[in-house]
Amino acid sequence: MKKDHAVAALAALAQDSRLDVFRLLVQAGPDGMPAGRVAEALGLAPNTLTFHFDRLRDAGLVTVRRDGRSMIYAARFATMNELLGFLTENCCQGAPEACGPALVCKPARGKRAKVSV
Amino acid sequence: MKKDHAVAALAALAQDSRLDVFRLLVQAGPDGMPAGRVAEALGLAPNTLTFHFDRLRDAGLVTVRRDGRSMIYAARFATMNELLGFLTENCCQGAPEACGPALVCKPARGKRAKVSV
DNA sequence: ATTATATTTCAATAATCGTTGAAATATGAA
DNA sequence: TTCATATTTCAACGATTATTGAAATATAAT
Repeated sequence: MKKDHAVAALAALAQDSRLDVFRLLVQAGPDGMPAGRVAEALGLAPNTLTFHFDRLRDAGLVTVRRDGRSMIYAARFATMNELLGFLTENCCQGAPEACGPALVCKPARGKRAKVSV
Repeated sequence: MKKDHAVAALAALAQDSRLDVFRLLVQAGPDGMPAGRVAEALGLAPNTLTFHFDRLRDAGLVTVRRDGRSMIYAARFATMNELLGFLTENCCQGAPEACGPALVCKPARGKRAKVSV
């Protein structure tokens, strides 16, 4: 994942309503759910919701497909995983164990940086 | 982690310079590095950098301590892990394996939701 | 005490963002 | 075709945000 994409994804998630929407879709799973049910679950106006879906979609965090007159939105788990990986990439100079009791910390890709003594 | 805190942390990371700063600190590890070296590494004006550090600090993503006339900033790995956990919490109705080939997906805490057939 | 270094504070400005309301589009039902 | 449902588009407004420049503070060196 490139940095620009990561910033876009983080910006998409960094908003009250959108974080709610995304987490709801994460919990809904790969089949997603119709826009209307999201609006109802979160108490959002339909046009406001469209605005937020657009941001999430531009960031590659959700997909849409049409089903009848409903639009079904679903979380893109692959993008989320890339984002999490990007944040923890090459942590602690490639030595995750040096990051303390941190649970998620992705080592460097390919080369592993030297650990200073 | 509460939702407000998650939004704050995501907003703190959702900016070009700040994402650079945070990742640099993640890579630097628990000992952190002085503000001056961050400024130099990323080509940021010192006052701009202070502004960004404040945001990261308010979000609990970094800590500061003084060493002589330098301020040493370090990533807070615990907060980052809480954030990652928050995003993936209760994914796919508590059945992470249903999320497809997703690598990071945290099951529900306590109760596990029923999986519809 | 004076000077240099490291960083922060403050005010101002330009740019971006979220919500709203009204109207448009697309699909399905009668 | 006409009506109802589901969602999107567009323009406008107020609020928030990032960057800048100049000045202030804190520590260290002479």
